[in-house]
Amino acid sequence: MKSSSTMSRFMVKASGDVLLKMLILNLGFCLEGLNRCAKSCRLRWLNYLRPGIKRGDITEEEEDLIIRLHRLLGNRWALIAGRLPGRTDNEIKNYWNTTLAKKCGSFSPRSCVRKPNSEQKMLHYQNHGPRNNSDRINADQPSGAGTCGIAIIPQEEKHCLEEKSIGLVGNSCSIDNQDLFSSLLVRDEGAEDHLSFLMSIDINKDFMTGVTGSDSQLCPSNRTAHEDNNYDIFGELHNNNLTSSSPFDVTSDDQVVKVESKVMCDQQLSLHVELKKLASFLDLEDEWN
DNA sequence: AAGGTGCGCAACCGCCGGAGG
DNA sequence: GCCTCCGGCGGTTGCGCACCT
Repeated sequence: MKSSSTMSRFMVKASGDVLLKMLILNLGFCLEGLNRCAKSCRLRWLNYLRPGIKRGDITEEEEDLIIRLHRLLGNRWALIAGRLPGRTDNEIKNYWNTTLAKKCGSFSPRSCVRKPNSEQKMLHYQNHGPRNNSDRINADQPSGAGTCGIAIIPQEEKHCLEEKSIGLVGNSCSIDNQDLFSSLLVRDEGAEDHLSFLMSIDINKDFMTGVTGSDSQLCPSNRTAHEDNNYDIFGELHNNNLTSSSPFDVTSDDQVVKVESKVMCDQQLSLHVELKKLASFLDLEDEWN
């Protein structure tokens, strides 16, 4: 509101219906009387006036979802907002910065001494570098985790996610199923919900591996449009195959045969349970879509 | 009551990518 | 291929309110 007069502030706070009519009539034309450009009006509409927007009172469920999605996606607020009907990216972003960042122990902008504009920007650039193609991610496309400071996703995982999600052909991570077992067995046993489990694993390593003879299935460039519908934001295949079976179903039988001891069988059973949890999560993603 | 402080939230800023000429 | 315009996005700002002293 640096440049806005009291009058313009009042006018913009006028009823949504009035502004909506004005917007329709003007078709994005600059609203002279408001001292607002079309872009500002659009923003006002999207974040505040649009019908169906829920205001305030973020429920515990929503909060939980935000936290989980943030762990998955980083600061990709638009994408997170897309999973929360009636919530705007701005609202979620604000809610995170003011409330959840504290709860989750993440960086909070207000916890820092504010610097003058230029100084702050320099600091931001020092920390995150200039924006470029790699960190500017279109939410419409499958892409990697956010790259700003708040993202909790481990660097390695983030790297893998980015590589995979931006459509690189091939799989740069290659471990066999033994590694898959290992990585799952060393996970935090205290993790109670499947999302925690989901966070604790390296998606790329754990699910892009052991897929013998089906690499093309995981290669986005070879997908058809129809096939794309079965891929989530990570480019992960999550159609009925996953809900009905564990990833071991897509591994070769030879590798399954390697699991000889009872201990390993138990581990596999445990893994199966966890993967079912994951599958249920991915089913949820389908519902969102 | 008055001043100070912290915080929530709407708005602004600047960048990027896509569309169209 | 280049340019311009515009929508979309994430980061940041600052007003205004509530609370505290």
